[in-house]
Amino acid sequence: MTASHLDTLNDRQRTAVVHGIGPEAAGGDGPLLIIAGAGSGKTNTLAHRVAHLILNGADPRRILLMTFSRRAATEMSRRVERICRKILGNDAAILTDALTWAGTFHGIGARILRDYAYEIGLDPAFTIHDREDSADLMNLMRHDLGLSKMESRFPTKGTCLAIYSRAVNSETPLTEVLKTAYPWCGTWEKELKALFAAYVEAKQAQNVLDYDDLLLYWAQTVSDPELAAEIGGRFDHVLVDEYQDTNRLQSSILTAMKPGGRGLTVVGDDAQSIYSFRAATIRNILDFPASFDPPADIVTLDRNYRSTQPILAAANGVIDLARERFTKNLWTERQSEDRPRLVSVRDEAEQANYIVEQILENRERGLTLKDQAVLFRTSSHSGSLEIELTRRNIPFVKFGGLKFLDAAHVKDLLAALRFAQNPRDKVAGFRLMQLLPGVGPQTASKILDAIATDPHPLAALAEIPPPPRTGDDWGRFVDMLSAMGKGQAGWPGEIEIARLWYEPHLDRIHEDAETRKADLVQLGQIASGYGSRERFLTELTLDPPDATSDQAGVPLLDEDYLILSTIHSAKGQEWKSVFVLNCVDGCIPSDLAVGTTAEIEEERRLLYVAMTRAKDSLHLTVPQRFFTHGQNAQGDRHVYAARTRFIPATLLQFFESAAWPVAQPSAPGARDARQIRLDVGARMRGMWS
DNA sequence: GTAGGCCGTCTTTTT
DNA sequence: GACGGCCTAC
Repeated sequence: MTASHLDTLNDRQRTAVVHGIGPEAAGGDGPLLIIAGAGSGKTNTLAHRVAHLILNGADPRRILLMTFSRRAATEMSRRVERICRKILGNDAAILTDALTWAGTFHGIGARILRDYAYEIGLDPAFTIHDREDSADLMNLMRHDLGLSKMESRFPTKGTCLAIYSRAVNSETPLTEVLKTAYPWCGTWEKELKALFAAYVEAKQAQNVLDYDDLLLYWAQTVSDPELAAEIGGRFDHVLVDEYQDTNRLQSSILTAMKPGGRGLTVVGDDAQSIYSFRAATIRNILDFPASFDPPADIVTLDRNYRSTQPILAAANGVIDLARERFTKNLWTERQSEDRPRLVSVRDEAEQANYIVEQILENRERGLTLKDQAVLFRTSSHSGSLEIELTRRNIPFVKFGGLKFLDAAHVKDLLAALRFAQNPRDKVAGFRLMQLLPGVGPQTASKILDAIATDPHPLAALAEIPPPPRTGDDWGRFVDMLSAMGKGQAGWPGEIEIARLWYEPHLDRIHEDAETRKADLVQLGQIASGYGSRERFLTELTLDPPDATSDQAGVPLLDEDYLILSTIHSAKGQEWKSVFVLNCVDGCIPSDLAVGTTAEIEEERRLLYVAMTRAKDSLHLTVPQRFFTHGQNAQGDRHVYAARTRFIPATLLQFFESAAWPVAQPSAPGARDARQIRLDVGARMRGMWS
């Protein structure tokens, strides 16, 4: 007898779902690798497997489910509950609510480290630095060591952090990293080593962890056999999604926790590996089966349920040209007459017009805006489109690129919270103090050094004589911190204290203080959704809100809006109609990523990922020319672009080629303001600006 | 030591 | 088109 929740699955999917579970179990409960092509029902299969585990008596509190993003984890939990509900009815919620260990590697790492902090000599009150904070700390160390004043230029803070991060995540010695990934920094090896040593020491002295530390400390913890047995023993089943985008460090954690591979399931698709810049390596997925004895079982899902046959044919065509392939082509039974369209447009402005028209046309035909998405390689590529959408009153939400949290005023306010939480956090303190008039880098640095060694840094701060020229501002600053330190206001009352303190400074520093204030009110609302300051800061760092603040508030659930997303952020998603912007050389592949064959191959997979997001309709647009940056708004310097090298002439058969706008006789009176070719007035004004 | 202005550099994707 | 570094005036 087959359980009814398995009815909707195909044979392969069912094999993957029941592997090692319950009475039908075949092959024991050894490790399992599921190779799941785009649109092959991967999420569904994984969700069914988790549900099947629970329905067969597995304890949901002892299931560890790791996904690539928080969003994916939430989605997975929801699906598991839906499946269980079909069998158990409303009782299912009790079980699935207990599925608490679902999250990203980093999020799970943070939790485990807080749990085991005392065992590994870590203060559990640690705060977490995001990328920017880490770079800032790296910069402080860079200055301390005098590396910013070298005769020839030393790598920037961002590059230093990237090198450090790659060495950590790929478990590769610095020499090797420099040779393979950063050859132009090779001469600085000695200095970089010293810098990284100082960086690590600073983090420890300040009780902060960066993203990499969440994995690194975890890996170090489970490298101790006793702790590994204890932590690994907390979970009967460990399931990992998007395994092609994990790095060496992450695979080390897995194998340390589950050395024999019992209860371990990983899912992935090497054709969709697009995170090698984060040290992800497809070797993880390729070497997975053989790293266990007996080796892991492999189930391959190659039937695509998402896209029509013509879309899949074109996507297969693109990926067929890849240097190395490990998985087979996908197949589908979804027939259609419509080939994907390859549309030539004059420039980015026309591209925006084309897409908006198509989207509105689609909507007339019954598609909602949410059924449609516009994808692009780089966040900035959607600029013209965003302007056009705003002009035509089409609501949209953008994923990827600049985050709400990157805005200076948001970071200022968060720095206040972080400093109150952890007064040894120098990056937060440094930023915060310099908001006071009369306080610059030197003063801030001295004060932070003075209080750092005190067991009660905030109390020590109150005792320090106010720096000259700070006036009343110093007293208000100290009062704000001590009010938060006492914790009487509770949460989210504390963020109000910080906000009231900050607003006068905001008025003084920024011209557009009013719009920024609105952002801070929104931040307050987000904050009220968390139980405590510590949770808020941790969660916010690990799962920053996606959308930027220029859209008016968070869209209502029933409101319709268009999705704009970087291809990276579109991973795992699907839409009925998909538009891919800027399918030209220089954009895809990005001209910053054509250094090595491996980089180009990854860009090819990126296009493949973008194309396979589409269910029914796919449009690739190819602007003929681009206006170059680095000139004033009136400039007309431009370059001509060529169609992306990933769609050579041999692949054109898979597409319907078109040009837009279709040439038509000019109708008198049909012009509108948008068709102004040359804004003479603006040029005249530009002469004097 | 801080604040403001000027110039050169780098410009991606994310937990 | 922003940001870091450098210079100069307070």
